[in-house]
Amino acid sequence: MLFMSLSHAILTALLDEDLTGYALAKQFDVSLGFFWQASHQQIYRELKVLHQAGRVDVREVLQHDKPDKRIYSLTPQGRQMLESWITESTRPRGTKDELFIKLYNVGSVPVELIVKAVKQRQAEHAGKLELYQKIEARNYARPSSLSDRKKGIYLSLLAGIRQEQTALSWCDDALDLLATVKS
Amino acid sequence: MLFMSLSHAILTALLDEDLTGYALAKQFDVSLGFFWQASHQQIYRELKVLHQAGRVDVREVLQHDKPDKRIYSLTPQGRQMLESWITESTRPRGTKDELFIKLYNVGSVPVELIVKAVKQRQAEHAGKLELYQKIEARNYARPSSLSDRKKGIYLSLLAGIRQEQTALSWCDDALDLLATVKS
DNA sequence: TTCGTCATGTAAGACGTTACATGATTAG
DNA sequence: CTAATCATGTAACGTCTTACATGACGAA
Repeated sequence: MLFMSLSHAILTALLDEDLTGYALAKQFDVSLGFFWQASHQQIYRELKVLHQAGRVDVREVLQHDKPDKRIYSLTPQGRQMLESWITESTRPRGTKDELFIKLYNVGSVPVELIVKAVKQRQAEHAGKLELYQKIEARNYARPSSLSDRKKGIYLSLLAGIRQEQTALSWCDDALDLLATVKS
Repeated sequence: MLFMSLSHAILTALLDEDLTGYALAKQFDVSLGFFWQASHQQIYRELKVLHQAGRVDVREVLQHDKPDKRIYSLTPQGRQMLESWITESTRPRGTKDELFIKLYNVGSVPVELIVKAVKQRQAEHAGKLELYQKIEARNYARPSSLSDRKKGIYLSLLAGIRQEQTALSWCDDALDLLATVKS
């Protein structure tokens, strides 16, 4: 039984509050999920395994109006597992980005197609940047006066913001250079 | 049978020259592989499928001193497939980065562990940046006078360089802020 | 009445990683 | 003698994605 990043992401999300699989999936769509996405199927499966391994506890809550819930919480072993995972070195996981494959096709396919792909990407980056900056303004206006816990989360957000800004300015330059391509 | 990014990365690599599976795997370790890694096993499997689907041709070359080769080349259908893939919109594939999960643990585990992880990352980014800049200096000194084909490749490299620079400066800021964390 | 939210799951298939396996040649 | 390079693959396992499935409530 091998625990990979997803397990640790789940345990991390449980540091703050006890959550159902469903609520975890929601969390992954926003906060933590900006940097590690997971579908509800993955999460349910992983929770089952983590439970069998004693890394999380469950308490079942029966509801009459809605489906019953299974609320998960960290066990001491779960905490321990997180800490030792953090100690392990993170091996670099390479970038995988289709856009760059497309760029390698400049000169072999009509440039407009590639320009279109870059523009699409530009719009995505702009959207994400806007979202991140909204969150920053709302919750992280004064970084130095944040709680320790929030400082870590803020740093992730900051990385996201910088990445999007860099990507956006790259898009501008890319479109400029692609404009000089004939085909 | 579904063709995903890897197939298209392979076809793209075959635009320039006909290659063996082995040579493709080597290519993926450098150039294109900065943005899309693949192991030789994946490549061999994918080549088999692409061949069955008529997207690549093979010619077998018997060698006496070394093992025999199977040299793959693009077919017109392969080219067609590439072009229509480029036309399709690229759906955003989310970032997945363990480091950010680790950052979410600030406040719950000793900071030193996280500082260590950031420093490790810093070193990796520095290494990649150096490599990319070496390649830039050697092959892409004057971007505007490049061939169309090379302009696309250069833009990928440029994106890599900018990403690494951004990441490096983020590491500096992260280490500064983490220094203000008590636990 | 149709769509979205809450809440859980199964199953199939695609994709990725690690290990194993072969076998000759060349460089240290 | 050992390791690396050339060159191909299989097998086992792990992870991720997509589709399917159920069922009640509330809002438009």
